[in-house]
Amino acid sequence: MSGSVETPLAVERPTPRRGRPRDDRLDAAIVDATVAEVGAKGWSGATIEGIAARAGVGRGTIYRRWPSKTDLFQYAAAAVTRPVQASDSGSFVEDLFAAILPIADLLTRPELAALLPSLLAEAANDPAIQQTLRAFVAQSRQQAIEAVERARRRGDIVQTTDAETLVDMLAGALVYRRLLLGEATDAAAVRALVRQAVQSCAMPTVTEENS
Amino acid sequence: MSGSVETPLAVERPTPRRGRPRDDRLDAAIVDATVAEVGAKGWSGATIEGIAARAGVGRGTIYRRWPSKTDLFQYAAAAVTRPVQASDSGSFVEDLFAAILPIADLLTRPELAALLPSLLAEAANDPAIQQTLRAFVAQSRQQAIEAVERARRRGDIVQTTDAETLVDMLAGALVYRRLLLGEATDAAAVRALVRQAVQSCAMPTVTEENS
Amino acid sequence: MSGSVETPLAVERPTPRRGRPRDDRLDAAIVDATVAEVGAKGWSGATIEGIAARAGVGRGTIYRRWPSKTDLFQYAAAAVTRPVQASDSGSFVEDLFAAILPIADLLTRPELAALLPSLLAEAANDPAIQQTLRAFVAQSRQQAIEAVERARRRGDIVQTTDAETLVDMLAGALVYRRLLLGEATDAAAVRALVRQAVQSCAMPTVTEENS
Amino acid sequence: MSGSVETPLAVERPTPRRGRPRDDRLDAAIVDATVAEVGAKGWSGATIEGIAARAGVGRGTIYRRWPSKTDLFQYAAAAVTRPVQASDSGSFVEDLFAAILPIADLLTRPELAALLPSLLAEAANDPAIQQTLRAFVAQSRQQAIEAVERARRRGDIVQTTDAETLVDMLAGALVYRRLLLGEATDAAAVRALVRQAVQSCAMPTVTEENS
DNA sequence: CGTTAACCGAGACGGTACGTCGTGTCTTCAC
DNA sequence: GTGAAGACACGACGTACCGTCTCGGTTAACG
Repeated sequence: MSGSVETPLAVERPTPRRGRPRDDRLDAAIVDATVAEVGAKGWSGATIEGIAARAGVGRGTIYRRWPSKTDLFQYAAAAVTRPVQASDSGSFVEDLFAAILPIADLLTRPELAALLPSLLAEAANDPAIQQTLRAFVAQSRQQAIEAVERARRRGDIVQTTDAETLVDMLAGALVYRRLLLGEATDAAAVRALVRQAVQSCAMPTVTEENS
Repeated sequence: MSGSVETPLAVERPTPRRGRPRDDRLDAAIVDATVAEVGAKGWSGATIEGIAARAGVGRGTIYRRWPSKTDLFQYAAAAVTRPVQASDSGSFVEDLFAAILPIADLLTRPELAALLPSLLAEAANDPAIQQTLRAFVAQSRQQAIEAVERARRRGDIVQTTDAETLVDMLAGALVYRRLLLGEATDAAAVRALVRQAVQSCAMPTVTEENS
Repeated sequence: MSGSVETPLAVERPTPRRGRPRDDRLDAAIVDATVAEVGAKGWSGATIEGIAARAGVGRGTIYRRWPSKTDLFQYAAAAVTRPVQASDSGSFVEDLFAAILPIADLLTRPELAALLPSLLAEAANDPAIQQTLRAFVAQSRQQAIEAVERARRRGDIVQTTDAETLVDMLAGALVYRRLLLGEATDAAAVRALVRQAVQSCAMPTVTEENS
Repeated sequence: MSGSVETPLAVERPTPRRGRPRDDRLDAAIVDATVAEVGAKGWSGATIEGIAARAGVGRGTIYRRWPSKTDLFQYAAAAVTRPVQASDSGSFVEDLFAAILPIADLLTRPELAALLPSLLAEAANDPAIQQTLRAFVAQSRQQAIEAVERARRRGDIVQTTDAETLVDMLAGALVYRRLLLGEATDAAAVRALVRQAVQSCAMPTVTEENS
């Protein structure tokens, strides 16, 4: 379980003064086991018993931390969809690449890619999971949009460019290839994708140089 | 039950001369009920009992046709992801629009859009469902790619355009908005999307006229 | 199917003028198959499908004759518990023996003995079956009682003898040995049983001769 | 739950230290409910769901203790057919009466009498149930036989008396009346029955006194 | 001799019980 | 109080049976 996920506190517990303290390492172990189990068997195929066995804990230990299977999943999903930091290198292509890369990363890292289909499915019927997913997506999307806006203000691209549409096409291509075509997109392919997309909005001179 | 789905034969039964024949209307009713139930409650939330009640049949009638809940879902998924016919209007934008529209349609029609998240989730763990999904996606994608290729041969767009990437961005934007942002994309928005994407590959003069 | 049971008409059918007539041989085949199936697997273990297969008929052919599994069983039970004719040889012991023998026979004939436990069990919860059973038992019991009464009127036995109790003890011993001890009682044993029972009511001189 | 049945351990569980212990009161509640349900509806009419509801437990709690409906019934049958202790009052008639009474009791106590027909039916097809039944019957029968043998050794009855036959007639009369005639036999009737039977073996002087 | 109608085998159909298994709660002992 | 273990109520799954129905095909009696 090397790629252990950094976990915030599962449940608010103000100051547990008396008795045996809770073993915080188990939180991470459970979340890791959840990601692995759901990735391997899907959400409906995964069982609490299986997650507990994978984490080496009892079922009660899981229920003490999260009220239900859904809550555990939601928490695990939030743990793997961690915010990404924006960058501003001055180069439009580099900025856009840096903004899109985290999305590609989410779709590429094995444990996350495995979780995503179940995450989408549950989000469709569970408002809490939907909210978790939306928050992450909106955050990464907003960073990419701002990178495009900065470029437009700098005059790197034509003024008619719709930043939202551009970003949706880029991120969408990644999602589409991953979920519907079953193909991974590595960093080089992401760069090629960004370059092609930039044609649609780059200034004429830049376009000629690229061709 | 107006939007009834056209159903191929559920199970290969060459010509069962003896005994009471199966009621083919029940096949359609069960598939419709499955799509509705899974759309409403998700795959894990749906129950065979609920599907049977919705279709007005007994549980045994479902199990006689499909060995398990998973098989039923696979079949229902295949029934809703029916091939679409290509078009060749001569206008590049129109062709591309026509090629992309079925994908948008899949994401927009209520019963299918509701099914898609569960379909993706199950596809990740069930090779048969995955195959069903991939076949449909590859077919619609291929039609769109061919529309772009025709345009390139006619000289409507620059020769360096990568048809696959262009189509993936268009279809991807639709999927991304639907699944991750939770937004529907109507026909007008699809047209706007296509127009913006075309900027990346249109011949210079055309580009100026559009701007 | 050698020991075929003589079957009265299963269902009253006044005068079926038109159409293919019912095959009466199937009635007997079905009843025989029922007795065999219930004897082999018990009432709850037997299935209509199994009975139909054993009789070489379709399930519908059974349901056309008897409305339910219970009705079929009741009919089969009535068919095997056929009335017995009384005898009056003049000798008390012989008369009593002749009156008891049918009861022993019922408990000894393989197909009937196998049916009896299920018959008793169903009789406890089904008034119709109970009535069938009671009628047969009462008939054979009455014949034995009358044999005893004749002997008393002739002065063969003491006047204080309670005929009912005597008969119940004789028949009861047979039932007890068969059902609770699992032992068969052959004709010789029945004769020994009758002889011992007669001691309780025979005239003193007879008793001394026997001892 | 007044007439609660004293239950031995349902399944051999040496000393399960870990985990929540089984609630032994539920064993008794389930057995009681089984006896009641089977008595009311017969074996085939009774359902696990109904037994569980009557006992106020979930179905799983029943299946955790007994692998199948048949096993539960076998266990319940063993629980109600509990050994009886012998008596030796010195009076032959009293001893015999005391030895026969438990058999009459089994046939008279409502919950047991209701169970008996199903018990007999299942015993015919299930060796384990048959063994349970046979053991109980043989035990009570042996006690009665020994009471007769003691009387013969004391000289209370004629030496030619066959103890087994005498007992079989007494017990058989009770069973016959109950199962085949549907009549209950109360204590007074049992006493009358014993007295009449004793005529067959009592010493002449005693016989004259009784008449 | 052709119509007609009931029969027969086969099997689909709605319904229901069985026995298994997973969820979420609880209760025990050990630490 | 925490943790492992497992009992508990509840409910879904997939199987099997019941009693009803609907097919194609057969078989007598009627016209």
